[in-house]
Amino acid sequence: MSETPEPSRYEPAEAEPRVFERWDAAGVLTTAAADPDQPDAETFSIAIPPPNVTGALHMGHALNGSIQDALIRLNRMRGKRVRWTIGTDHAGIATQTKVEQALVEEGTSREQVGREAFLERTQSWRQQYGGTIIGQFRRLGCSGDYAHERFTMDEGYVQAVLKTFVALYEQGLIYRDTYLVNWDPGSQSAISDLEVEDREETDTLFEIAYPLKDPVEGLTEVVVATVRPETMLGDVAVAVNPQDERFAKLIGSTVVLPFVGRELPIIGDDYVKTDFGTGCLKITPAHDPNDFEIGNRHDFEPINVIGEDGRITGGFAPQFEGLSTAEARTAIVEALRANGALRGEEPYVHTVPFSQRSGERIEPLISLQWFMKMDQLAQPAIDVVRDGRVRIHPASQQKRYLDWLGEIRPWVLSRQLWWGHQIPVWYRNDEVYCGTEAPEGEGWERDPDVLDTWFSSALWPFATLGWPEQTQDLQDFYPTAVLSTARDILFLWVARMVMMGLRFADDVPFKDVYCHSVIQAPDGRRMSKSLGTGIDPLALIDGGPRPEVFAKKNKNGKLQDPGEFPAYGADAVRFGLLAMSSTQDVRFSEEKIAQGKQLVTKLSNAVRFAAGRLEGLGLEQTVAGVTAETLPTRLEDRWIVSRTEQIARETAARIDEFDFAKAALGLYDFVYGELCDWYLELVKGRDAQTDPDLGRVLAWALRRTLQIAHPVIPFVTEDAWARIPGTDGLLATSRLPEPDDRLIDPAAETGLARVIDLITAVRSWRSGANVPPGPILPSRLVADGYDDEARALATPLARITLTDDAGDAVTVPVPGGQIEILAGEHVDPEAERARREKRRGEIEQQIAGTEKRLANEKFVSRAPADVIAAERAKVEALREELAAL
RNA sequence: GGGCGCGUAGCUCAGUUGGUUAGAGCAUCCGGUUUACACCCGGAAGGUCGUCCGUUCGAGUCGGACCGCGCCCACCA
Repeated sequence: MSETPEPSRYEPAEAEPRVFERWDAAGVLTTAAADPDQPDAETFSIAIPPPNVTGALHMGHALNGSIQDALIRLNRMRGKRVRWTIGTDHAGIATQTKVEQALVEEGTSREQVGREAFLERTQSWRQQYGGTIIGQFRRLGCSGDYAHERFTMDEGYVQAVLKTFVALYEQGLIYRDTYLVNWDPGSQSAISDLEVEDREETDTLFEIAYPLKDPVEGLTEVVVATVRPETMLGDVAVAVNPQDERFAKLIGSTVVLPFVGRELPIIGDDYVKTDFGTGCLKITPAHDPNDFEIGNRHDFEPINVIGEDGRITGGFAPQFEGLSTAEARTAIVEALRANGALRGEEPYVHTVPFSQRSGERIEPLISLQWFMKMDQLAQPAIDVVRDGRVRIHPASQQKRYLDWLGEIRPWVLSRQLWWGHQIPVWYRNDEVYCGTEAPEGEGWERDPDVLDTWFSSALWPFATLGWPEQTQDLQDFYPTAVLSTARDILFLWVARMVMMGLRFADDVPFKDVYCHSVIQAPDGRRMSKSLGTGIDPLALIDGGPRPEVFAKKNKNGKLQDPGEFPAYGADAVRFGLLAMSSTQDVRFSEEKIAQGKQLVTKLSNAVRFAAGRLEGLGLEQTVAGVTAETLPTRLEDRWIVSRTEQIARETAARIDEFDFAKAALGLYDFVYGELCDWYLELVKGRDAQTDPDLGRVLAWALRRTLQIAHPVIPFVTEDAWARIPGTDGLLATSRLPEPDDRLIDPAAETGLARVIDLITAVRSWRSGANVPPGPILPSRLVADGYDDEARALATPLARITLTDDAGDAVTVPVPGGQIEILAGEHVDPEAERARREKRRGEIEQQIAGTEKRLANEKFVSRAPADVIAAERAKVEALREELAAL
């Protein structure tokens, strides 16, 4: 019998999944088919930075998802065909490490299960986490194209990788070479420069004597300084600076390497600092990047003494053979000490390379690897940014990009891993074959290594659209519009996409790169699981434990028990993340999320209010809307039309310019500060049943507001959209009207601003004079610029009634004059004397200050005329107010 | 060592091309309301804009130095 009552409060936990279902059922989450009638319709596409399939999403993904979805939704409502490619990255080392850990916990290992079984295991891991990640994007409300989900190792993608590798090989840009690489003993693989991070370490700087073969001018030895004595077995020379008076004379002489007996020439090289260490540098090309360079300059063959297992090798000193580098260091130092060759040791703080992946100390060593030559690829990537075909925001990141590309070095492509794209090269004795398929014939063996993950990521914008096939998708959606990303992968990923896009897809991969904030924990540290500073976005959306660093403070500034996050809902989380974002790093602020929740509730309530007013009205009222031809006549109606039109433009422009914080906060200000606090309050006295404009203006203003808020808070707006009587269809696919200048009404804006000022002045006076807000006070309005309509609008909210009655009164200044509130039960002019005197003092001070400025000849002669005029007008106004007091 | 950025109310942040009374949200304080909303409404208080020097009629805004903090890049053993 009874209808289900509308829930008294909007509940995101209930509404959001329901709304998402509607989008899904209506096909919003799949790229719309091309309209045959509009074959040239504009398109707008984004390729999501594919998250690693190593775990769940974090705050950065949630922020980036909110950003991209805002852009996608805005452009969808503009009538463009949008494509937001969703997908995940296989993330070579990262994923392999996780799976290996899991195997170890099960008491087995990668080696024990073998390559094939390991890959199967990793595939199922990927299925599981990939699914989780996609589910999280859906929960956040991301309107991506889930039907075309991609993975960097799916079938089509493999073809793209093979094709690009083979092409680059044939063009001579990919080559195999023996070179010094960053060896990560943890993952047992070479890694690129970008995967290395420097950490400060305290080591010991040892000084070691190398005897001269033949004494020179009484010298019998040189003393070298090193923090890595274990590498000395691979020394090929000792270098001194040719300008160094102490040692220049030794250049050309020979020293004998302890333990090994190798004769090492003393060479001169400018690289050696005369004021550091001992001034003598041992040269170990196989295990130090500097020494490698110096060795090359002087034509020395590197001598490998540390193997890929991190143990001493080479057989130069049997007593150390097979020791780990750490053991070897101890043993060598002890042996040197014993035979008196250790001349000094002191603590030494310096930066040391570590693997970002395994956390182990990098072992530089000579290794046979695949490399990619970068300079030819880099130049076009530099050019397109220089000439603006790719715009990087903010501009400071553009400088980083250009600087890095300007000094680019070869890229180590091969990884000694199993999880990834296996290198498409086969060997048979001295023969090498590179191709997309195995060569004909017997005896070929495929290179066991895989490619750096970022090689496949670099193809993402076009490989996800079907390349190397010339698909319709590729034609329609490449280049993509925007790449939104954290700036820490600007080199690792962004620059490489530009290079590969230009090389293989004949165009830039995206027109704009937006580098968003990194969200830090409230204490300024990185958000990270291991530090306990991370938050699962779902814990904010659906409620969950609040980590300790996010505990709120009580009045005394002490931390409270962290407790749980309330279920803020996806809209609130999106709003909050966008509101706190900027072009630089920001601290996470739960208050901003809470602010989003308030906006969501407020909007929902406003729509309930409007729906109540619109109940029972015909379509000519509820859907007629407002156009330039049908502008309403009343002041507050013209005002809200003008303001709504304005905020709609501003918000869209801010999203277009990637100023998401201003877009979000601007919406909040509008909804609270204009729509609800003023417009809805101003129209409460009107009856939509008899008032010809109210219904259509109210419905129009709310629909426009919901539309423009939709990119930021899609769920509540979609839900509310359906609750406005007369609504048809989904908000998500509704069409944004073109901006129309004729809806902007400056006269209405200033006229209503006066009304607001008047009401605010009276309220403020009341509060200060301890007059209760309720009673209606008879008052005289002695001011210019208030017509009958303005007066009628102001009086109910100011809770005054206008009269011409004479009598004692309290004077309150308002724009254009004053309002005189008659003495009465609540109003005692005598009690106002002190307030009046205080105000008089303030005004006099201001007049004095301004007049002093105007008396300053330099000011009057040099300041622009309008500034001076404004000053004069100010004095005038202040004098008027003073006279009225 | 080089580069970039930050320091504004108790907290998190806005502050256009310099224009004279520096804003918002949250928190605080005061006062209300129960047919849109207590996840509410109205009002108030709160800042020597990190420090110093300079440019200017005028500096939160421009320049310099310094202090504090963060990030990125870098091959001093």
